[in-house]
Amino acid sequence: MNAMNSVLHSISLLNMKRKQGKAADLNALLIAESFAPFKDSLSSSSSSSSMAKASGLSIDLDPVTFSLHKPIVLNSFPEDTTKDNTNIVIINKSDDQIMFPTTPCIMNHHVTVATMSPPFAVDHFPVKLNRSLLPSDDNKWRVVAERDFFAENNHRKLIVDDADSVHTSDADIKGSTDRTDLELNIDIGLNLLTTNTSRVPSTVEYNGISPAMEDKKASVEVAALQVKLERMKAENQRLREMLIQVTKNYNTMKIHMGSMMQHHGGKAEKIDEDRMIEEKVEQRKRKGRQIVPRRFMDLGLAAADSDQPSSSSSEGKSHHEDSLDAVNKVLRFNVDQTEAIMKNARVSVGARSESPMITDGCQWRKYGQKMAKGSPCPRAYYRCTMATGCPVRKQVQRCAEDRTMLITTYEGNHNHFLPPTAMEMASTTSSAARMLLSGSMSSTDGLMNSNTTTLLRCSSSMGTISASPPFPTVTLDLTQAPSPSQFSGQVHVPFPITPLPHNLNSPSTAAAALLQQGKENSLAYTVNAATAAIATDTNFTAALAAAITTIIGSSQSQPNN
DNA sequence: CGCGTTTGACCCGCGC
DNA sequence: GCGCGGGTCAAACGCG
Repeated sequence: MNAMNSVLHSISLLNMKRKQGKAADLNALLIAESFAPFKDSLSSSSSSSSMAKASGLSIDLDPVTFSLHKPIVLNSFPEDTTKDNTNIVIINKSDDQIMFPTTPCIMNHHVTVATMSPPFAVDHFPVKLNRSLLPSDDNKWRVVAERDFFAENNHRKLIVDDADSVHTSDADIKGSTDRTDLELNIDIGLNLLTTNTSRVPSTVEYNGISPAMEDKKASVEVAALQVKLERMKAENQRLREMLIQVTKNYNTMKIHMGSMMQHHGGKAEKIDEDRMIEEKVEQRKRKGRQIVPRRFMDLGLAAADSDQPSSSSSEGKSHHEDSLDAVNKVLRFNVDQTEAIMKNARVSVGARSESPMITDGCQWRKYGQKMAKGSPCPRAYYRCTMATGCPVRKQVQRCAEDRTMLITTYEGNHNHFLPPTAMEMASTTSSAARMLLSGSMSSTDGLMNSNTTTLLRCSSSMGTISASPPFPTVTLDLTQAPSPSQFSGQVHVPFPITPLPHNLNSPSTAAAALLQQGKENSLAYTVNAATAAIATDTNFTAALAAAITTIIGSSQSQPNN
């Protein structure tokens, strides 16, 4: 009966939302989809669909596309986008554009939503674009990203959103029920919106409000308040974690800065140090590359693993000074290495395309072509001609195993301003590089204690290319980096999810182009949206988090590593 | 005629 | 030192 009431109220709510324009449509979509489990029991099951259509949406009550087990609970704050960055990501299948409505999405169990701020902001949990769930034979608006808000700890398990009416603090949270209790106490099927302008007859209106109903209403309000408290608690927790991270970064930077001030005073000194580092690198190479990969190594481990015996540097110094020296040495080494790596990092972009070259916004001149060993497909060499002396080159080769896969490998940094379209590509690839590097920095024992075995799924030059990924990826190939280690890595970075350009003849971002080229392949949309967002985000911390996720996933798939 | 592409020669690093 | 393979150069070529 609760479920039935909820449906009826949802219908009335839908009527209300219908008059609120497009923003409300998105909620209406969710409402309408929530009807599906009950449509068999509803005498007017088609009414919900027709109503939705009347509001500008075509809604197919396909039970496959969602897994809503309880009646959805909605709020009525469609215009307020500031409370929560949760937004619905939908695809209009007629033109495959991914949209980022700004309407907050009020979610319940397993409602399909994505939580991405427009256009590419990083949220704090992974979102999986699950286009595979979509029926392929219709042409309707669909919610394509799914997240189970009840599957994670401490993150937005909230349903009711009317935080404006509640002012509380952490102190208020004390004594409130814990999360589990809270979830159990909330009756999702209750009519939380009975105060709204529902004109649909309900059992309440027929029978009048009984004391029992008043109690129920009160308990609902209590539950709502508790939910709000819980939400604020989660937000506090999140902010606390951010603060910790920022503090950590600040301390690291402080040490780094001190190291720079101390050791990078003069240019000549810098050159000498570079030479020393290069010699060190060569020495390690000559040792047969048996040194454990230590790029961005953990400070403690690094100090312990210093090539030079501690006695040689610590004579006459206190233990503290010695430690500082070691730390500074390691940091300096890492910084130089990082610069060298970033200069030498090569980024491979794979895309399915019939055209001989992907459009990435830059101008290229072909200067050579060779048959690569082991591949029937020739490799073409291009040079950036947007500015004289631009060192950026790229290689284009078709994948031997999948001729539709076009692999483009970029190398070098542009010495000129890039058009906005090319800029996005550049930021994507550089973000990818940072992701990998930061991942190696942040990962600890799993990476640091491994031996010469490569730590991630490695790419050896073009070897990765033949892997023929099913969707556009960015592959970092750091094997060219002058590193003492064998470290190399691969990070799959789906491109920024942007509305695709309508004019395909105009220069477009590689991301958009690749997505466009990947249109035929629905898998192109089954990218990890969180990673995609991070790929376009300059926030180092966020990128770091994603890299860790990537590496953890990779490590788990390779237990030996 | 200018510009971009093609293609064989050349250079360089690496392994044996 | 030699061979191999990747990368680059530059003259020849083709197209608009």
